[in-house]
Amino acid sequence: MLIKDPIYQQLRQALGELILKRDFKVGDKFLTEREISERFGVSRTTANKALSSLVADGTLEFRKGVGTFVRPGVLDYDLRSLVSFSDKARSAGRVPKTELLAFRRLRASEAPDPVAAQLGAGPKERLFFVERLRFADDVPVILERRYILADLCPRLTKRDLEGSLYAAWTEKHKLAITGASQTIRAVKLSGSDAAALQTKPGDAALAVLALGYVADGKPLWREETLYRAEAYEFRCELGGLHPSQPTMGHLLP
Amino acid sequence: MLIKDPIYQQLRQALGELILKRDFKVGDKFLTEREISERFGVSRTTANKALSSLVADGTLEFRKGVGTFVRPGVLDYDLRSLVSFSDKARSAGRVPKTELLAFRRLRASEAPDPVAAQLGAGPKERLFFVERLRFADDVPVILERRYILADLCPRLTKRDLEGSLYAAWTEKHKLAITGASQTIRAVKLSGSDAAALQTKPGDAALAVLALGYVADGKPLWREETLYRAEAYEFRCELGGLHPSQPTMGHLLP
DNA sequence: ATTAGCATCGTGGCTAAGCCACCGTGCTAC
DNA sequence: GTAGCACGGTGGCTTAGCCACGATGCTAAT
Repeated sequence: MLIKDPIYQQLRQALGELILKRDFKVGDKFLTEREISERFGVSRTTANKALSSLVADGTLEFRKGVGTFVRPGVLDYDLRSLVSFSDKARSAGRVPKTELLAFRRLRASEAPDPVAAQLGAGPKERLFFVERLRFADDVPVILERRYILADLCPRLTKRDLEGSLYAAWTEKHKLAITGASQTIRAVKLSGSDAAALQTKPGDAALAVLALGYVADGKPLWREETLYRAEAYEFRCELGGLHPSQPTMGHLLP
Repeated sequence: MLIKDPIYQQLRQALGELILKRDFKVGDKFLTEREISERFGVSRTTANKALSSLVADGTLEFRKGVGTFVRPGVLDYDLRSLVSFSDKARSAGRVPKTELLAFRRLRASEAPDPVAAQLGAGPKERLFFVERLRFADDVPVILERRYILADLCPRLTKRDLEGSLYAAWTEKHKLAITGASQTIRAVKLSGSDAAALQTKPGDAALAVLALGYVADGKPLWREETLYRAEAYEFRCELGGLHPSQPTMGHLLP
């Protein structure tokens, strides 16, 4: 980039990083306009402009006469529900259950082909492999297989994997999960996958390939997930002059 | 809303509507800060704040020393590619073809059950029904069935339907398409659908139920679309401190 | 006639200084 | 104990003004 960004965009970025780095947690009171103006050597107007833009995309929230606060935020919320099946199930009035099918360490070179490349891992890098089956009201709905860079969260335990991976990452390992990408396809279930999901081989299923990222766009995990066709759907909204909702999975009745 | 929005948010909304109403088209020079400040009776600072927020979500673009311009925009671009299969196919290096299987008028009461309700149509309201099969390099990839409120685009012709519906709506009928929602599921193809798509019954396919909206959130169309599993996928990005990309379909090689 | 260079003007970028409405807090007076 | 008030800090918004940038069109040199 030869062209220098305008000051308020640089400022916006700097402030955004303060939040990503968890210097300010969700719910915290953020810097005031007057503080920012002093600390960064800009005018209060510019501070306000940068803050406004963070308010606009839901990262912050203004409360007149009080201050600026860090919001749970689209980011946090959606990533949480991307990862947290249990929350989703409970809010749909279902009882979630997780069965851990496999949990082992391996080297990147031992993983299937595209895994190491997509995770940007050298052949000797350590990975976790986790395979979980997730139930809603005792019906198996999701079969998930996930490779995780072990160096980033060395203290993962079996216990973590029966609960929320998301919590283990954010709370135990202080990882700031900043993004994810999903690719959705339709597939016919193979015999073994169908058996795990208690349906027939050849039945249709949604296959989602997802990559999760921490700060700096560094990958943290890669997962391939199978969703039983009659039990799950993805929804997304486009357009309006408002930021669009990301695609989210929903449990079907 | 008892609580009055701050001025700059009201202003932002007002400006946004100018664009939605197509008072300013894509590529046009927008109002200058000084014009806005005069026309709306606000300060230039506030005008800038409102504009900045529209720049932030990609609706406008600043060019220093020149002015503010209406961008092709996430909105326009994504909705276009939601609707325009041909563009997508061509940019994937494939040759698109469209075969019109059916085109007829009917009353809302004659349509399948959820259609009228989702379109908000009374039983006597006129609808178009359009069924199209879309090819990439002479391979059938998409089977689409669409109900359209006829009152909003009475002059649709068979010719329009062999090309771009999107163009017929926006150019011929001056409709501003402002949003859409998609729901993605996996299904097994029925015999007749499989025949149309030249695959075997029971094969997996992506089924997308979509609703499209014009200004004021009024529905314009409802479509059910089947995508051949090996030929199509949907991708979406979450997170970052930037607005997330909506889910978009992609042709597979 | 063509073109290189320059002056001008309108644009957004940014600052400075200041008033206001709003909110929480803590004190005061009942 | 509590109702009420005064105060200080916050974001909301304005006014006034300078600056850098980019387009435009003129002017002067070729």
